[in-house]
Amino acid sequence: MAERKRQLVSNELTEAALQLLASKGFDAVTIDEIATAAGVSKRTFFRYFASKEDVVVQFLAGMGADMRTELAARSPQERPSAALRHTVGVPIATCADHSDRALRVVRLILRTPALHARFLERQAQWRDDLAAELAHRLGLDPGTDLYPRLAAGMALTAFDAVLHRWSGSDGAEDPDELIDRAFAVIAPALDAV
Amino acid sequence: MAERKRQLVSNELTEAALQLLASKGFDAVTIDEIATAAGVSKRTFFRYFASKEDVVVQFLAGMGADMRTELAARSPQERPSAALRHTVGVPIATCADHSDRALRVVRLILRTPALHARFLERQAQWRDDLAAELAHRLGLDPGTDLYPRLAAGMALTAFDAVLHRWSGSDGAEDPDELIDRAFAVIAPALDAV
DNA sequence: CCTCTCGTGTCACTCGGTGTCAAGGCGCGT
DNA sequence: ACGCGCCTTGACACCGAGTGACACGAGAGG
Repeated sequence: MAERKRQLVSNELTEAALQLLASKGFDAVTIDEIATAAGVSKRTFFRYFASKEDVVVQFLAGMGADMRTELAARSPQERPSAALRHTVGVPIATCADHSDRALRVVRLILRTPALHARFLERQAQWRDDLAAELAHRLGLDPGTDLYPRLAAGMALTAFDAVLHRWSGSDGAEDPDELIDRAFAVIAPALDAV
Repeated sequence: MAERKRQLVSNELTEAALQLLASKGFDAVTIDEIATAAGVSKRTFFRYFASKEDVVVQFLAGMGADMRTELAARSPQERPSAALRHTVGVPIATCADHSDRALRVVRLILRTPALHARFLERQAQWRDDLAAELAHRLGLDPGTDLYPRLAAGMALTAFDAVLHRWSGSDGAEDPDELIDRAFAVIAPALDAV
């Protein structure tokens, strides 16, 4: 029940932050404003989030783990392109599910340099995780073989391109079809003998 | 001659910064320290560099333009994989030329989250530039075709993988050979009919 | 009823980054 | 040589992000 209250405060904070940041711009909003809007003190804000960027980007944390478990769960017989396509499909599906909210967040991230940088940092971490999982899956040594890192990077490049197009079209284009088109391009490299 | 003095102060600052940051770590060094070590005031530091990260990352600014002009200069008959391989070769060659200094800087960037984030931001900008140039080169509409962005992203993924391996091996491995191996992997996607 | 714990608010502080202004070097025309 | 702008710099004040220390109050358990 203490856990419930914690979740409640956290939601209150993210809600207030998203509303303020989207309307006034990232730099024009102080943490004091966000905290006050959520009914807590600035100090408490930092007990929930490590930084101003974190309140927007935090939800990405789980996605890395989700992707890795998805990749680990897929059949080893599956070709890399197919396995990675479904891996990347996980966060995209999450976006598509809450398209209204996700669209606002994605646009805010892409338009704000500080947030974009954090986002890219996350992606780099995802790439490391995926590369490790791929190396394990294929029995390759990540220290000598370039393939795992390259394959993970290509998959996330596809993810990024799809995200850009999706947010650029205001969610009009179908994310799933966009991933398919992107993976049609990169698959020859992923599945090369 | 005013220009010369400006360059001199700038060098003094970067030199002091690199030395301090590498030895004490990014967060443990204040801008006051760097400025004092270079014999100027904190305020003057910010007249030369926009942020603490900028001192380290600034030299990347020119590389984006260099790559784009290299790509623009290459023959249109050349296949995308070959053109992009040489494009990515430009910054890598710059690294290899000043390998001692470059190695220290790269390691510092990769080990410091704040610097890494800035680095990734730069790379994202490079990708935009390269994608635009590729679209122009191939007569594609970057608004509808995913290829330019994907191809640029793949090339930079290769760049990144090479950089990691190079710095991880303390500069022992030959960067040019690493690029060749990386491009051997991604070329099938780059040159797909 | 006491007490121990945990979450929170308050305060003080450091540091990154910016605006403002006055002082000083330097070229330039007279 | 003198005075005139121009540009660079340093000094100072200021804001906001982020952290550490501490005191307070609520709730759980004896």
